[in-house]
Amino acid sequence: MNSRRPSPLPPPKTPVAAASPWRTNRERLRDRALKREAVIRAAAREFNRKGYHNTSLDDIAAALEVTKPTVYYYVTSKEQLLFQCFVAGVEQIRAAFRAVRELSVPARERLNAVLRHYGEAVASEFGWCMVRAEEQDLSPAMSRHIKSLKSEVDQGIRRLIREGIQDGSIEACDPKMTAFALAGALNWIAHWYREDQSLTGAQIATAFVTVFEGGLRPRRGALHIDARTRRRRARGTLAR
Amino acid sequence: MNSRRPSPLPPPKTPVAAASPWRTNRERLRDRALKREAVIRAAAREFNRKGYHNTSLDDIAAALEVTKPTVYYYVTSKEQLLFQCFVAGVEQIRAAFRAVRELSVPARERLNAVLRHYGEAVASEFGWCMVRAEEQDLSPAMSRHIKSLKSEVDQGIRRLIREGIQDGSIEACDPKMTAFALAGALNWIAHWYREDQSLTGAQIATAFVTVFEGGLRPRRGALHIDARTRRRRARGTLAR
DNA sequence: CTATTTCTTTACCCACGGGTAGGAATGCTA
DNA sequence: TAGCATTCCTACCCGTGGGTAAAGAAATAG
Repeated sequence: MNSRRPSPLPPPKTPVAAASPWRTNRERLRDRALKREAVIRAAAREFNRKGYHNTSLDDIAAALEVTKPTVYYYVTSKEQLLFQCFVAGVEQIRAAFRAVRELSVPARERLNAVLRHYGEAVASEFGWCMVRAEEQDLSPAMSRHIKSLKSEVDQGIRRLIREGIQDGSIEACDPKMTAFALAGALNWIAHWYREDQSLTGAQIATAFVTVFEGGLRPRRGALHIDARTRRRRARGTLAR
Repeated sequence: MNSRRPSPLPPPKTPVAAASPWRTNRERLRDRALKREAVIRAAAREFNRKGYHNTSLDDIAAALEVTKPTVYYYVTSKEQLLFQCFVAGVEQIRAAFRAVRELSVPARERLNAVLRHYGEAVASEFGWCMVRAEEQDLSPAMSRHIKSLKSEVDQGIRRLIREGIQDGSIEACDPKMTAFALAGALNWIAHWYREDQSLTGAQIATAFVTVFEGGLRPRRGALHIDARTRRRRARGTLAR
């Protein structure tokens, strides 16, 4: 079905998804920028559900109860659509960096704040697009642009780690690898969050930061069990 | 160019990529299974470079210096190709679980061993396919199969974490979220490893395990700096 | 009330790529 | 040497989907 439809428009059966300013709120939301934004959001949602390559522009148009050329009226190409979604997502993270720059707390706390926002951004509607926008799907120019934004975020995290090591709030470590580990864990949220929304983005982010901070190795003061039990359990004879 | 080529086969200009058993080693590698395997590997490499959707079967065939129908002689569909790559990758991880089951060491050490193998698998030639094989690109049947394999790995990690908490080798934590964080960090390696191969898979895995174990918060006995410096640095007045 | 701009549609183009039909080599068997 | 099986190729099919031309509807201007 290539942007075709039975001539008489199907009556808007359900009261429309509220994100579609066309047939509803016709008077107020006439503004062009708003419509464009709605297109981007609809694209994000569809990419989210079916992936970039499995989403056709007809799908996006259908989600907005519009036809394909209308989408093209607000956007020049599919790749631009993906790009805009990416930017919308990454902008949230950049904002987190800006906000944190003002705080006069140890770098680890600033890092934690950034990571929390990072996690929430990945769990947001643009998370998938932000995380999965691949250079391979984009023109060289946009690919470069995305790469530089990604790199900016990466460098920001590394910087906070270095500062944390300097001011003593972060254990000495390799900033590059550590940044990769942190960002990777958070990015991956986008992969499972759709399937498992039992927690909010903020809750996940908090849980992750807790893991990052403490690590797996038990800290002193943790509960102790007697040596015999521990040895037995370590053998793997633990009941299932 | 749809599997077409100038009639006289272009002379094999370069001495062939060694992974293509067709024109070289004609006698020995005549075995069918080997050829099929070569097809899978070639597919993995191409998916790696350009992504699943941006790789055509003509591309894969070309990489093997063969034509498309030949590929179809060894494989029934593109999605099966992806599926096989996935299985090849995940099998390495399952093997790690099996190997570790015999060890009588604390669960944290067993977990670390698994994570190290996990990381190496992700950095291997099948890593990308394993990590990025999405249900959306596959038939329902294969999608289910992949999901169950993924879930098996996930549950395996959670189990080791629970056991570690039990035997005291792992700090108390939420096994589910912790498993997500660990697996996410490792999975993400597939995204940047192609671009940055400055470390081997084993080195990366080791570095990551170090981060996971210790966490960011400085442990007692770490180096201390005097309180004044720390406060000053924490202000963000640190020279860049 | 006409003219012009803005927005949306119908109807179409066509490259790409997954997949196949059928035949030609090649080799193996008798 | 005929006959059968395996392997690979040439040539093709056709659905999908990104993208466009051009005309119609709706709003705005003059």
